[in-house]
Amino acid sequence: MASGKAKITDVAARAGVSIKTVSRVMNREPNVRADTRERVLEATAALGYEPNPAARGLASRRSFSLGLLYENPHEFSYTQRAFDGVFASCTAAGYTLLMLPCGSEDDASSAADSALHLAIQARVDGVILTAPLCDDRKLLGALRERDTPSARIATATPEGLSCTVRAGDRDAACAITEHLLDLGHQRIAFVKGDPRHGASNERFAGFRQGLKARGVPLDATLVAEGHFDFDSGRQAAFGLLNLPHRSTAIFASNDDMAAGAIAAAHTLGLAVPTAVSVAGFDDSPIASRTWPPLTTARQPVFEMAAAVTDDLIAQLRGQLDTPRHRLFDCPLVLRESTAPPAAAAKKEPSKGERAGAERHVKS
Amino acid sequence: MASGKAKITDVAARAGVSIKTVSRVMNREPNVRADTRERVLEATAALGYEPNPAARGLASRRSFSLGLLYENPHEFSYTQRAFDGVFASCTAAGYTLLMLPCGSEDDASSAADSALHLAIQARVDGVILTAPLCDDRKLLGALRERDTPSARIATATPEGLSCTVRAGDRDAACAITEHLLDLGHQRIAFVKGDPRHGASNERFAGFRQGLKARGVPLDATLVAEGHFDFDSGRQAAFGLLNLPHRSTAIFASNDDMAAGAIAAAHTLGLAVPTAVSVAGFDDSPIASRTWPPLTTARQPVFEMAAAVTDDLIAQLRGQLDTPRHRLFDCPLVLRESTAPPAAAAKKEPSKGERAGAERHVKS
DNA sequence: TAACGTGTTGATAACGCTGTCATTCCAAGC
DNA sequence: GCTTGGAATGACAGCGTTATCAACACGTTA
Repeated sequence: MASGKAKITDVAARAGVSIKTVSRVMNREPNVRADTRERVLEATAALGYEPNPAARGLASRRSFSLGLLYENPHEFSYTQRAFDGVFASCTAAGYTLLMLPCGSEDDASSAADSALHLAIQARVDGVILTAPLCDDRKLLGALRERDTPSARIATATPEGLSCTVRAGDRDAACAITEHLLDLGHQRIAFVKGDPRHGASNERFAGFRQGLKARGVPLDATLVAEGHFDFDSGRQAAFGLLNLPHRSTAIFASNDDMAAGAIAAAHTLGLAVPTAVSVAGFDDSPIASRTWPPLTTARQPVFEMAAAVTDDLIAQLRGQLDTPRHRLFDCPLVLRESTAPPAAAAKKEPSKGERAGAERHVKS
Repeated sequence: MASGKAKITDVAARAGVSIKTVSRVMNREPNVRADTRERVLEATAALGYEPNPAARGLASRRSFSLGLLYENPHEFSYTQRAFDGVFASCTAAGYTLLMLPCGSEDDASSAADSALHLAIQARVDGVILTAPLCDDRKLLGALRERDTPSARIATATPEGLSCTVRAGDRDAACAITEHLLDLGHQRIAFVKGDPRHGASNERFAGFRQGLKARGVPLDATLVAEGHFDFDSGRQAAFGLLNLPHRSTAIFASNDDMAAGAIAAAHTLGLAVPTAVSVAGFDDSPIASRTWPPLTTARQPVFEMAAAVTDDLIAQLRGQLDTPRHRLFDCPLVLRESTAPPAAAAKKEPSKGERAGAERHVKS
């Protein structure tokens, strides 16, 4: 219970062993007799011993810490959720986590540079990259050159020597599209995401796939550009909703943009979902905070981040021969922002009825 | 441009000086001739030298890193904003930042314990505490016992030997209250925040102060308990809006709860701000994403966090004799969620709408 | 009995830097 | 010229751990 001033020699003296044996116990190495281990553990507890990470790092040439690289997130809270997952795995494995934000969208090229510099300076054992950094060829090349192991979250290229994890964006986007079609929507607008993110292409591909499966032609005038942020979603929706022959539904490829679309609809006096249905993607916190709450697809960011971090640590420990590439499903979450188009369903449900009839797929 | 394998001896050899001189240059110590410094810098650049933080830490008995302690945030994104500010200051000063999340609300006592353990284990030079940890007497005592310098964000007790920063919660809450009164609202409901946060009391005090300044009596039935999260705000608002003689405005003491109040109003078929005005506090990202966007008070979290981190680093460097206690103003941000009360025609929601609402309230 | 292997333990040299203190340099003052 | 003192520099001993390899204990086999 003493304060953390004890060092390994103190523990060794108290336990009547050499410092090397203490080191063995602290590092869970094999070949230590059970009673010896016991005595050492008793001594560490009694002295409140905590190994000095700097000394460990210097002697072992490892830092026992990982870096989480990310750009200033467009999407509200995505990074926070990813962080939670990464942190959980790090803690469980005895690693510390360094946050390494990189320059924002202003200067994409230097983002990778600054990230790299931070990672090198901190001498992390490995880095975890989020989109869109995870597909930056220059950054990946530099990391490989320095033999810095990496893991990639939400990559467009699930291959190579780093472990990766991604969501089934295409299938889920297809499912959302089919949901809207099933409700009776014939004209569905789509708001694309930041083209630097691999997920953007996938989600758009899923949208097209959904239309195709139902034999509905893609109307290019109903496809708008966005950047995964609220404001671009709002702007895109304004454009779409002001179209002479506008769509009865908008599928924005993430929740933040969908929230922007809802705001745009409100501004134009169009009720959601009565006049226009809106669907998002991710099931981020904002999805349940808009009015009405968003129909979306749940991307299990925490689980994805935790899983890929586990993989990276396993790789660092040499417990993984070949890199692992994981794929997570994104289940549909039906909320109140989608409904049959007004024309098709002559009778509009009242707000009270809708609220009572809330369907929650979400766990 | 060589990869980061060079060590100080290589640099010293190339520059034709001793390793000590290289060390002096790297640490910006005085008493190095300009041309010597120049030669050393040339050598470090040529070799791509990066000092090894583990060796530095071991030799100097410092870690050059700070820990940011926080609980899983009730309020959406507050931590992210605080992190951005802390990180900016750390980077500028050459410190790295360790994130130290602590157990969530489930287990408040162990949160402090786990945080402390992480901080000790990582041997950080200092820690930054966010609310409500920053007022945990046990945690503060333990930190003092271990001589771990700390800085506190949004504390209720701006005193002691650690640097602190807080917002002018009371004044800003008073200003919001006066704004609502000025609009003509006579009956204003208030949703309190998590009582463990010092800001909760302050904001409530500001509310009372505003009423008192205008000679409006406080109606205790219009004060509801909340916990700074969306759902508690929604629940509280349902209760308040179902009151027989309900208020024409709701002042929720943060934005996330205000967003919940807006959702509740929508569910009950009450238009915001026509039927009921809603105000929040913080100007967090969600404040501009609700419909209508929220009238609120802007808490400059980034600036606060950066400032207190600067102070902590100054303290660590011995550049600060006495701890600094800063206070930041929270300017009023007027958006569309507040308006004069609908004079005479106060439309009651229909029975059907209420029925739907009640089902919704459950959960 | 001696030689051998296996499991366990310890002595000691790194690891790459900073702190301490001694030494050298050089301009200013006599 | 000689002294003086502060600025500039270097030699060297740690910092607290891990890695390497030697040593030892003990049961097994030749």
